[in-house]
Amino acid sequence: MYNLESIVRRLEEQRHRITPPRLAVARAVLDRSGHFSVDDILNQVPEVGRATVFRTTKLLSEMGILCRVLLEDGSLRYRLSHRQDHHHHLVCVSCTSVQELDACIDPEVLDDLARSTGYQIEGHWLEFYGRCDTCRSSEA
Amino acid sequence: MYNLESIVRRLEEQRHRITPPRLAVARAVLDRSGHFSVDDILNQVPEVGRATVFRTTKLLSEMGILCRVLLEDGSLRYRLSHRQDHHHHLVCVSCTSVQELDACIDPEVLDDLARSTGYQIEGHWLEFYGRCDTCRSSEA
DNA sequence: ATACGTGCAAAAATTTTGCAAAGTA
DNA sequence: TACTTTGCAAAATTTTTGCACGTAT
Repeated sequence: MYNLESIVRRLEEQRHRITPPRLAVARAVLDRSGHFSVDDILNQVPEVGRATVFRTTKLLSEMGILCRVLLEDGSLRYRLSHRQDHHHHLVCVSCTSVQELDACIDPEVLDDLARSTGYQIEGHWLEFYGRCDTCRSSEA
Repeated sequence: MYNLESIVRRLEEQRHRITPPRLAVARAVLDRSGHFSVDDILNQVPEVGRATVFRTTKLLSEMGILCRVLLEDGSLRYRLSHRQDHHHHLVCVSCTSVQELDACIDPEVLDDLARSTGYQIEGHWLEFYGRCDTCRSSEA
């Protein structure tokens, strides 16, 4: 689980400067439990310039602190990531909460796919959509 | 496999008018074997207005003649779809060719996911990326 | 001094909207 | 006549770029 100190540590480790705009963006993303757009952050830190927010979210994303979440309509969001390795998401379509998943495509399925298509498989996108327990209960 | 006549037939069936701009866009998408952006079509049919190309691709997409393809970087493209039901894609990252796949997420995996997360699973995105046989050969 | 990081404003890229004109049932 | 479709231009959205000015090393 990230907190401000651990993000600062990661920035230092990777020789990136600790600056007020970066701290402000870091605080803003830590505030959020689900996914968000750059615009959400822009509104949350109006004291930071537009370009800087874009640059900082991109930086945090490249560092693996943020990851991209694909929504059902095809739009991309960011999310604070608690794991750096390859993983998938289960996104609640009602609130914005996201679960990071261990499950991945079965390697055997990938082999079959390669065999049957002649493609060399190099990657995939996989995201699940649903309704979380809390949202289901509150709608009942 | 679509051709111009079958698209025209579908338009008629659904009470949409057959107009020169729609025919032009239909011809343009039939020309393409892989995925494309609206901008690609815009360039291909400069005689058709910008808004009309957007409206027409959206219409063809809603009719199931085009489907959306998600690229590895998260951008969305269109593609002439040969099947109307739920399916996934295998996209060549080198050329733009796309295979439509029969394979889908194992229902048992969905059940497990629902059980372990408490989510009611309602949908998913799944796209594969790789290098097609032709591109692999030509790069060797 | 040299690198890096920032804000600002402008530019670019992409998609939508309003509307008057033209076409079709 | 009433409804659909179009083109155009303007607007809106979202992201990138250039650059002068600071700030840290």
